[in-house]
Amino acid sequence: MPELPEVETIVRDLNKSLRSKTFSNVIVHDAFVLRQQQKDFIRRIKGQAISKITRRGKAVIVHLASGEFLIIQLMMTGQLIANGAKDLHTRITFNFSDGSRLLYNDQRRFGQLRVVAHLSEVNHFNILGPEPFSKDFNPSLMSEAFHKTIRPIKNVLLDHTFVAGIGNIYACEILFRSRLSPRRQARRISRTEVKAMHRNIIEVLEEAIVHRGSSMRNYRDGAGQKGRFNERLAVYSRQGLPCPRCQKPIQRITLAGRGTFYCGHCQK
DNA sequence: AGGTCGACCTGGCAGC
DNA sequence: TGCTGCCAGGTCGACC
Repeated sequence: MPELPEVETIVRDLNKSLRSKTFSNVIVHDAFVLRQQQKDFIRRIKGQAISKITRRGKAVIVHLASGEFLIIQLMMTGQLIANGAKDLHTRITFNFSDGSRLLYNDQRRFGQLRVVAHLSEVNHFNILGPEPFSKDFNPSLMSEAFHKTIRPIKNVLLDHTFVAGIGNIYACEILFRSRLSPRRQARRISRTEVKAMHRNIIEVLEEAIVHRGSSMRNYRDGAGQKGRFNERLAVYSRQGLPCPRCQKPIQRITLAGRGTFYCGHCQK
């Protein structure tokens, strides 16, 4: 799925195009993506105005005038596209009273949608770590977490109870920028390296947001456009290509069951 | 208890 | 052309 920068881009787009619109109708083309009864889902959305749209980790939160929340977890291939053309992967069509609409597309159907009265009903939110841009996420918290584990640093970065929103692409890019091997044990990272890594996490995510995210296969922004940050990726999905820093070929290994890309020469 | 791995789905692509 | 196997941005639960 979209990781934090992609979801942030979608949320900013949708806030511009959808805020204060009212849902006139909801058409469920494929109830598989719902995490509650279809009738209940539709009843709680229909007639509601959108007060705002926010993000927590990689989840989109649509705040309804009723005080309830429409939670959308895009997972790997979910898309939220305003005024797009319906295709065979369109699972839900949200119509608005002004005649516009929002499509939920999802090729692999991993995504999940539900309406809740309280965010704590979504268990994922209860175990989710701090937002990377928040004050709660800082070098001392990182050091403390790193010290308690024997896992490789890549696995810790991907652990959403440690920090929210970082997925496979940005974990690889953050480690490249920090010159750290993805296999390095988290507890073996020095205080100085932790501080630099904290800066790099913020930097990489912010830059990716500026470039509207990375489009590999499926990611599209709220208007259905691709992001541009994938053109700037240093290592992700670039095995065999020269490292932008030292020109040695980028390697691919598997860590935490995921493809992991790094430069064995300048990441130690 | 911490950590790893497969399952959940669909489809694109490389290789034969 | 057509088949097989591998790969894909996330998350959860079973298992070691």
